[in-house]
Amino acid sequence: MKDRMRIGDLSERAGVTQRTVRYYEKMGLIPPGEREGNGQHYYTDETVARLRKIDQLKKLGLSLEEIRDVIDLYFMDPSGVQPKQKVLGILKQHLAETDQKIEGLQQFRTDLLNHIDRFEQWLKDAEQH
Amino acid sequence: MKDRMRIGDLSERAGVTQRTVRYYEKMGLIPPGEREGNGQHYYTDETVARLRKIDQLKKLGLSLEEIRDVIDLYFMDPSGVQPKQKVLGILKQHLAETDQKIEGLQQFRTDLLNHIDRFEQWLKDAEQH
DNA sequence: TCCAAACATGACGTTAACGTCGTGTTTATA
DNA sequence: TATAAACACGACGTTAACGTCATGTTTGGA
Repeated sequence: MKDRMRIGDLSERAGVTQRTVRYYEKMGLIPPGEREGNGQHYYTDETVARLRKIDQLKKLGLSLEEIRDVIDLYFMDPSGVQPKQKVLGILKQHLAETDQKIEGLQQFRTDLLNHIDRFEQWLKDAEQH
Repeated sequence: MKDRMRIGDLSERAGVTQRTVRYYEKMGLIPPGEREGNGQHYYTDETVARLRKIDQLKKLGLSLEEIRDVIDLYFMDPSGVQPKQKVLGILKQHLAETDQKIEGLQQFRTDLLNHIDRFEQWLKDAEQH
């Protein structure tokens, strides 16, 4: 529950490298946090959450550019957003895409099971002399 | 139903570029098909099917290297394979990975639904004056 | 206060999956 | 048979998403 950590702490908690943090910062995926004149950057728990969210989205196959376009939706309360309907639209579109991907994977899974069955069947047949 | 096409025909049917065909050929994803001394490569309908399968697998997030390790499984009958147990192992490992991905996606889906709910709730509350 | 550990920044390197170009050969059609 | 279209092959280019130095500054504990 720290609310003022530096990059080492942050990257360790989020499970990414410092290089990645700096890269995302430059790419606009996480907000910058500099302090006065010393040059060091300070981050909060929300940054950890953002990094984890980014990781999730990456695993879904989104590029960093795509993520940058939607990441903010996950970190603002609805009362602060002006074009709420638009945001809702994007979220629903993401839901549809996710369902598509799940369906594709399940189809793939079925294919895999069929192949496994075929192999096991062959092994069993060959086994009984 | 051609069984002897050249690269132009092949790439058009499979919906990939000629460069991609040559790249996959060099990477061992599709079998080479040269003819005598003329230098030109000839392909069959199966190559079209392979290219389409590769595209499917790519959309699931598999790398070309991962695909190369499994693509043959879709295009040979089990009776022709020597190390059947090994192949079975690979298939089962892919099954496990697929299950992992599906689980991740479903978690993400749940998150999405929660966010959507929050937005819709807010809109409904704001609506009644 | 001193000094090792942590941080900042710039620059060059790396991998995957192709794109693009140049040049030379093969095929197919008028 | 001539010649444009298709093909082969090598080589260099490109983008994303970082990794890996190198070098200089800041922090925090003995």
